[in-house]
Amino acid sequence: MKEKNSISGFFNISKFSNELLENLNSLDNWPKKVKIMQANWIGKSFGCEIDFKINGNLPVDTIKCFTTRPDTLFGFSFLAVSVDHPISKFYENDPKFKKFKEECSKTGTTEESIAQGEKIGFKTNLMAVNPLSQSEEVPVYFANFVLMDYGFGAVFGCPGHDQRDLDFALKYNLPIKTVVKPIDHGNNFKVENEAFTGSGIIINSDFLNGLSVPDESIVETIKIIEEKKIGKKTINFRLKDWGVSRQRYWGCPIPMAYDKDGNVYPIPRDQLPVKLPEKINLKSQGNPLDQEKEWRKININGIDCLKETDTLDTFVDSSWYFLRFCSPNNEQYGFDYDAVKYWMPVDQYIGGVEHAILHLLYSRFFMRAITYKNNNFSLSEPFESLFTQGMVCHETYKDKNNNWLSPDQIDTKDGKKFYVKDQPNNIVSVGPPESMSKSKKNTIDPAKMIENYGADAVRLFILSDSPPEKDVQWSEQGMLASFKFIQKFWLINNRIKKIIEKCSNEENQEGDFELTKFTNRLINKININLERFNYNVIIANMHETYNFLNKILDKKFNKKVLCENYKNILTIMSPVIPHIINECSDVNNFDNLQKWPSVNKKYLEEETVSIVVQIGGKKKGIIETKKDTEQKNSDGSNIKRR
RNA sequence: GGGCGAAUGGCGGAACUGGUAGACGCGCACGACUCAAAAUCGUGUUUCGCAAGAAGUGAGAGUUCGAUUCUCUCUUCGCCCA
Repeated sequence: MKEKNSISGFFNISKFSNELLENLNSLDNWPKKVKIMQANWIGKSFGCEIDFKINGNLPVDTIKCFTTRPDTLFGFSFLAVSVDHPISKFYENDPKFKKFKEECSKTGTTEESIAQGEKIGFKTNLMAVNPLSQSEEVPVYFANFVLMDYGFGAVFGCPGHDQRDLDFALKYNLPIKTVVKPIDHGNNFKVENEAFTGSGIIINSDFLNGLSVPDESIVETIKIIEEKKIGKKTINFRLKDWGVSRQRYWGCPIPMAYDKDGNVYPIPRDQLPVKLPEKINLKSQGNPLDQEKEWRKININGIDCLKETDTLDTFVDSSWYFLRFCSPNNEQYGFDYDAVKYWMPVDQYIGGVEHAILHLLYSRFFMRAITYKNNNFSLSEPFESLFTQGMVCHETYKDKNNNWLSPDQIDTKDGKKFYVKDQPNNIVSVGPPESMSKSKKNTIDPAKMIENYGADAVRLFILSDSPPEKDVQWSEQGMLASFKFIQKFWLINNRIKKIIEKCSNEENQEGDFELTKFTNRLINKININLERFNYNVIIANMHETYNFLNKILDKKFNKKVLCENYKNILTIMSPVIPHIINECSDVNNFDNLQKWPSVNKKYLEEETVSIVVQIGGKKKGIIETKKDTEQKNSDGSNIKRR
């Protein structure tokens, strides 16, 4: 595939680079991981730009480079520029350069491919002068690892202290000068096959010698460079402007038009919105909108124009949909300021980690862009808290001919070996769990599951096995276990119903204290786990509850105590399995379960304490004693070996 | 190549700021019920050992009275890189 040049639209996100970076600090309830990914993406780097004097037979006086390591300037042994650098125009007609440029385009432009791909160069007849020593001249190369859209599309090469530069120097036999040594090495330290990028001391660098790297050296060198007027301190960002044009039909239209001379006009407010044609030939080559000759025509203030056929990146819409959600019925505007003021920011945003960078960064940018242009709108961060959840995964199956099989196409006798249904000789190979996809046929239809097991059981299972930020593996056995839990709970509810009917009103029955204590502790645990998103632990708490009830129900209870506690138990389980809980509540004639129960802290305290006896850090026994036992009474006589 | 993270039984996973590792579920084993099976219920289930006991949270070191938790080195795996 070749890159095509076309006029395209950009959003000026880089204007907010620093703000988007700095404000990450204020997002206390975002996962650290996501904040680091965004910070890396924005990629702020501190350094300087330097003008290198150029000698040679071309009308080029200087080439400007950006560097974060000016302190290694004495290790300078070549200058590398992008094939798209302005000086490339002098080589346009050189067939060898053309061939080289083609070669470069094969490498790709992702950081990964640049880092891992082979470094190749094209030597020019230009020489660059080392601005600090003034005496040295080094060759200028075009190189595939320099990109035009980072810095100025030119870097100075210091093989001793940058691995990429070293790979390049070794390939083209360029000198390797060591200008930084580790602190615990002598001045004869020499870089050979591995660039030294750690901290240390500057050597072999004339007036820079002895500076400590990186704390002093970079700042000091920049100072000198500024004094000598050969460059200046610069902050560079990796974040580029956001190219929003797409040659597709299904994006949001770009409200621009062109006259016959190619002048651009924004489509006036009273002719908005631009609506896409509803019937369209999707089989046409390229952008289907290009074929819609009639649709394209528009007259702007008496001038015949053609509408833009590129559409916006779909991330544009997803960057502000939550504003629309605040006033979904407003027919005049996209969103209503007062409604936004009331509802925003989003208290808790939940999404896959795959949106960690683009969607979330673009949304943050949108809020700033709107705020920047509107005095009555001020919202910098759209999402107060962020949680990134995992995906539902399933094993994959292939028959002996390597065809993907869906889970209901296979069968087993022993639960270990699988074969194609009704073909016992066609053995199935089982692949690792992967996120569900139609092409691999490892999908489970949720509608079918809900039909089989009920919505409560399906929800219970999805929450039960893994913490929500991790992928959960779909398993039929796990699904069945959740289903059985619902059944068991219904049975125990009916048992409790009968007990309640027969309960006495006498106070202080034998089970009262234990039940009340358990319930209060349960509420406390579930409160904590809800806050921490430990939903799988909440399911475990629910199983514990069942096991507890199953054991304690032989005891006698005061009617009021049993009803109150059981109602509280039902209430805190209702978010996970609302339908069955509602039934349970109804048959017991409990009124609504909407009020979340509070915890009586009195029941959280232990009446006995366990003192672990350790010898050399190893547990040897436990002393259990009443909480307020005096030291002298605790003579170890009640020690319990484990 | 770079950045980030993870590693706990047969499996998924618990363990708040360093203080009884393995909660809960799955699986497995045994038992009850049954002519039998399924379902259900009960008991057990980190490893070695009959037991007493010992070892044990990827490997190796360190800090500590005490480390799954903190520090360093290493191994393996996962995610992300317009």
